[in-house]
Amino acid sequence: MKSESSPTSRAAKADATRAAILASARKAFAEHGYDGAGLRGIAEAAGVTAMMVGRYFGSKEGLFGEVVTDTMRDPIILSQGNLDRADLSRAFAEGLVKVTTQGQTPLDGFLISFRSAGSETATRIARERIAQVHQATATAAIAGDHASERAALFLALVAGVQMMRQMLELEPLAKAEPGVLVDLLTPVIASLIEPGAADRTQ
Amino acid sequence: MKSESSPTSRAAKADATRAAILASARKAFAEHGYDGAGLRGIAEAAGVTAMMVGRYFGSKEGLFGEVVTDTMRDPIILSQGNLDRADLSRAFAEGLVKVTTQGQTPLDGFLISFRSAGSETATRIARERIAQVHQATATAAIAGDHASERAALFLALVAGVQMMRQMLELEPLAKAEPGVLVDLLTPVIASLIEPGAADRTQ
DNA sequence: GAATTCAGTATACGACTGTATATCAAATCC
DNA sequence: GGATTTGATATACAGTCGTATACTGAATTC
Repeated sequence: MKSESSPTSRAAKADATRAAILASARKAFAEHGYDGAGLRGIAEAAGVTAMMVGRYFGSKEGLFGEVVTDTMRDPIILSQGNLDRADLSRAFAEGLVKVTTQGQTPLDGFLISFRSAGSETATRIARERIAQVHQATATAAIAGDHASERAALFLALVAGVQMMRQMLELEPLAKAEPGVLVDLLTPVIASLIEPGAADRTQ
Repeated sequence: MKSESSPTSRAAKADATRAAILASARKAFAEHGYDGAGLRGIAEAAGVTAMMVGRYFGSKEGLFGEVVTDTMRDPIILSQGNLDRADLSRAFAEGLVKVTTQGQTPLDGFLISFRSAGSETATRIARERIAQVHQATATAAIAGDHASERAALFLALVAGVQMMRQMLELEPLAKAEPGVLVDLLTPVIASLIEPGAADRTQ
């Protein structure tokens, strides 16, 4: 019945290995996409053999699903901005600029999904997860008419900025002054998430 | 010196084959991305052997570069909206909604690039082309302070909408009423491309 | 009409992919 | 302490990839 005896119990070692594979896979998928990342490379970076992926995650597809689920559990855009702030639009703008700042490997679920867009399997998995994020966004931050469409457009903006800044590294966006970007993004976001702002356009 | 003798001259046949490969590749890259599309499949769809790609384009990389260059020569978002219209923002919104309407395989260079984001080669090629589109956008449609950043954000919005509507097919965007989307997008675009609209936000 | 050019094919090579099978060895259990 | 579980490895398989080499046959040239 005792579950530990040696300094590193077998179960603990298994958990550590599983976590190492997950972390390695997250990085690999973010950098090379679903098709571009190989199981041998992922396993090697985790210090094990490729077959351990099969053991712990069933298949590459299963591994990817778990990675994406993991990275989207706490949508980065919603967690960074403080939802309680009065100037919600600016909070979102600051959060978006912050998480897309260069220098760190972008491990966000959105970007991992985008880099994997070549794979049909990966796209299907990403589709489900993003639909969940959309639901959360729509109910958490947006009221008024066409809330669903506006939440989706907000996510589209977030996705586009992430992609241009971190993936394609379009220079004026990647190297822009953060403050300038926040100032430019705030009214854009406001016209999407603030009820009434977009109603009188005709 | 005579250059034609048979009904289908050799040179004409070569041009036709080259064009067929290019069209087939464009479709394949748009559907499966750079890594996902195989030369054998591309060639077969063009009615020739895989080796013809090497003959006409040097390599898969060369083929992809030519496809992307071809699709971005006339940026779809700039060509659809009438740049002379007084309500430029609405024109852009209508153009964006129109080109991202479902039912047709999205052959736009942006989407081809996004689907190929897993490949480093493809990303590098796409980066150059998008930088050119950015230049064209900034000079053609945007004036005022931070024109370059605003043009980039505009492209980010376009990219995000394309991705969400056509690639991930996020339901509320993919199935939204076109008129509703145009109404929602118009003020968003306006706050990016109309000088002065985004200046007084602090 | 013979010689030559060249569009297009056939085949093969080496590398890499995801994963199934068989095996080893250390931690756990009784 | 012997039996058993199980984390991990080694090897192999069938497939696909991009592309290099050798070749065929029809259009072109002289």
